[in-house]
Amino acid sequence: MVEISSDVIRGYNDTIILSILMKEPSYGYGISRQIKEISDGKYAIKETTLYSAFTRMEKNRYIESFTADEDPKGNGKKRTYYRITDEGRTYYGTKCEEWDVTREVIEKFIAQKEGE
Amino acid sequence: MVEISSDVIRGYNDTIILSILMKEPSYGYGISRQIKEISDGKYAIKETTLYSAFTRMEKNRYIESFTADEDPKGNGKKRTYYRITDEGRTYYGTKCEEWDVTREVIEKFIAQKEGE
DNA sequence: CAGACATAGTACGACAGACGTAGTACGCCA
DNA sequence: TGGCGTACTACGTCTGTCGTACTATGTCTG
Repeated sequence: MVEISSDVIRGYNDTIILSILMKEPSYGYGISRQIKEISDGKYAIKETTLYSAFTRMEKNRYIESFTADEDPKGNGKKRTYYRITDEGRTYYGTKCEEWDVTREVIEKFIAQKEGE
Repeated sequence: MVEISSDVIRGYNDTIILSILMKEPSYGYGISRQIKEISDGKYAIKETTLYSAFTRMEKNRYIESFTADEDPKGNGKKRTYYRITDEGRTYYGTKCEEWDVTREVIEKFIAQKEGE
């Protein structure tokens, strides 16, 4: 099975993270698992990549962090959650449009297999 | 019109260059123009990016350089041409397969517009 | 009871590819 | 004469990714 080198995805990690946060706020480890799940195990974001994306995107105001209980029943332990902002939504929309163009352009160069 | 930031394409610049060399040997400036043309002006590779890709890919033995006349009629001026190697062809094939998976994975995250 | 594994991160430094800027050199055209 | 197209080269910077390592807690298992 072809495994994706994450360098390929460079430039789209932020968008992937935001796509998850579009549904509902989440946190580091959770997002990491969701990415693995949604991609059928084909893509596993590195922890360092993920957390540095959080820092960057919070600085850019695409996301906001807040703390909440790990366990709703409350064992006292907290987690850092992230929530997408309006600016984040706008950015996400732009990147989705950009993706369409990018895909088209790359496919003009790259050999495509028919009927699959 | 959406313009592609080349960072998005990072990881596929080499493949795009190779796709052009699959057809016939070419040289820096020529490849640059072909990329602009094939992409309908949507992607313009930076000179520095292009030439550093040549260096890297020659080191990796994906391409070979040779010099030839700029003008077949011969004004004496030479250009550096590049030709894809067998290793380059193999690499290109691998990247094309990888692209299929990459595209699928990214599109599992990114909102897709229907019927366009 | 020890060790592995899952959860949930933080810190630090290295690397590679892309990019900005600049410079060379030649020919052509206005 | 100066700008533009052609055809590069050199050098340094930036950014996102990644490797490595460390902390801390809880659960499961042999």
